[in-house]
Amino acid sequence: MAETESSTVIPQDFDGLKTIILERKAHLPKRLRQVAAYALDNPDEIAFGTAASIATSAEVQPSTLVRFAQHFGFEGFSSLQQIFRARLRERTPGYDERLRALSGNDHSKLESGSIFNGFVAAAHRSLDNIATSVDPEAFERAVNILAGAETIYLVAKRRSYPISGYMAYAFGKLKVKYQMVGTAAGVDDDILAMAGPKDAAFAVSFSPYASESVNQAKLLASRKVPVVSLTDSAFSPLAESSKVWFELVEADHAGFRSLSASMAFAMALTVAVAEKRRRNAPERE
Amino acid sequence: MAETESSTVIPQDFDGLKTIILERKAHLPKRLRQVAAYALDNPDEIAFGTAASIATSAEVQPSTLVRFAQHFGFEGFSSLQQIFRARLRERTPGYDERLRALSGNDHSKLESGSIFNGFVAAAHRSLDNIATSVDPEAFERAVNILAGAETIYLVAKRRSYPISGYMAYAFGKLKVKYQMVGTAAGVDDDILAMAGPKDAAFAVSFSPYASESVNQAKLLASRKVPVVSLTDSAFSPLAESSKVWFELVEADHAGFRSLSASMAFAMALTVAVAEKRRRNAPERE
DNA sequence: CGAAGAATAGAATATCCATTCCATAATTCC
DNA sequence: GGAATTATGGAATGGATATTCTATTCTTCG
Repeated sequence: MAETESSTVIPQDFDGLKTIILERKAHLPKRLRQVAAYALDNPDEIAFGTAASIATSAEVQPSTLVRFAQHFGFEGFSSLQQIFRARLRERTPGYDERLRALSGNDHSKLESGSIFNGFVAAAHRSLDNIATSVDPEAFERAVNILAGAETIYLVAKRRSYPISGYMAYAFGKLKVKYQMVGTAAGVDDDILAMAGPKDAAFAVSFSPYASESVNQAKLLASRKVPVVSLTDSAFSPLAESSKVWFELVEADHAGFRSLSASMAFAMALTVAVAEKRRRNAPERE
Repeated sequence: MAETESSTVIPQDFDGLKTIILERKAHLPKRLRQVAAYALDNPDEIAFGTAASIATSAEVQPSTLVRFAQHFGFEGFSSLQQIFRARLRERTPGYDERLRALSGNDHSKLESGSIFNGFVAAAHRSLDNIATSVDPEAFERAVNILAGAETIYLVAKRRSYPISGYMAYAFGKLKVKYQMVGTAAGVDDDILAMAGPKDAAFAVSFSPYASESVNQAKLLASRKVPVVSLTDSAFSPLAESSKVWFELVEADHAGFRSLSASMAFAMALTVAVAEKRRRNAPERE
């Protein structure tokens, strides 16, 4: 019986697969090497072709394709093919192309066009930033804190409000218990009074910081509620009340800061929390 | 005998197909229109799925897909599918760098990392789309309509709510008179009753369309209030009530659609409207 | 209102597909 | 050099696929 899985894991994306193929290529049997070469040279063919058509074109037997896939830990050829298809789905164009698309469109010719282009470009810049400015381990810690919470309190005002607004919508869909803070004036303190160490909070505030949000975060921290926060400066008053905090500087156009990076961050956090809960929770049925 | 080929030619590429579908959209039978909408909104699904899986997801019978394909002159579903696959094949190369940049960061090593990367990538993709999918002249027209309005009514529910939420914040800062619709239940109709031809409305709704938003847009249109709308399909029920409408398909990760493009669009629209007003208004001091 | 026609749903079918299996060939290792 | 192991080719198979066909429902138009 051949050990297909042995020590290594099954690659989940194209890059991972490519790496492993290149690693093992040297000591691969003849026909399998042939397939390896063909696959890396003609990824599109693998994505769309059938086992029979690919086999013909790569001058091997269909069964060789199956064996190839199994050699790398996949169940069969079909599951290997998924990787190649996902690659096409998620393919992103390069940066210069992106810029060309922007300046090449007709927008620049019209009055409002430069405003439009400006905001799209700002959003792109923000997103480019986010990958380097968010520490993966901090993200992981934040996910753990929120996933372990009974109720998640969402603190945000003004410009940050749409972000927690989205999270509220998504948490609702995902059946995660949450509570918005800052909707109607006055009742906030009553809501916060119910928060305890078993819960957690997520606060968003960018400069100029809404003093209400800062105070509410402080209050929560003093009541031993772990706070995760998203802000735009290391000196943010939110930081001191937070167990984990993220600094996220949005690019701006004409003085209006983008929200794209914060939104992407919020979505990722929301889904990651729900995903973690799903995994931790025992099956119910 | 059905004349499938009749006068028109069979589309050879995706753009041609899209054009023809949009042309005939109006006088297409119910189920076929349903397929048309699904196909243009989820081209990747058509490219990769099987007739059965697509049929399920579009909520039609597999045979409907075949009829749809034949209706546009193709031999069967499979040959139609080729068009959708070619679209992916011919997408400009240069894919490598961006993907490597993302998967090369430390995020990919951690559990939640791929979620994070996924959302950033989806946001990027969305923004890439926006440049080509928004018609500059339509944008200009939309700006004119909204800039000329006395009060701007913002209609949005659920997932779209954060977008109008941001616009409300920004309009407030920019001293543009606006009115949110859809906050508390019940009072909406009273608010809408005040809208007249001198005003304008901006409605946002993505599928599955909130019927409330659709009805409110209809109501506004019937009261001669010009409506500008943002939606994700050429078949959106919002389109018919709108003077100007924009189709904006957001990329998604793990089924959660990005909001980046819509946000960038909303910001651009908001600022462009304010800018136009500033120019038109006579100096006050 | 009622008939003629088109559109649809759903089962039936013939085709094609990935996979498995096994006999044979090629390597490897002693 | 010969036995043990691994790789390969090619046919067999069972499952899934796109497509066709027909009874039924929905439209259209007189």
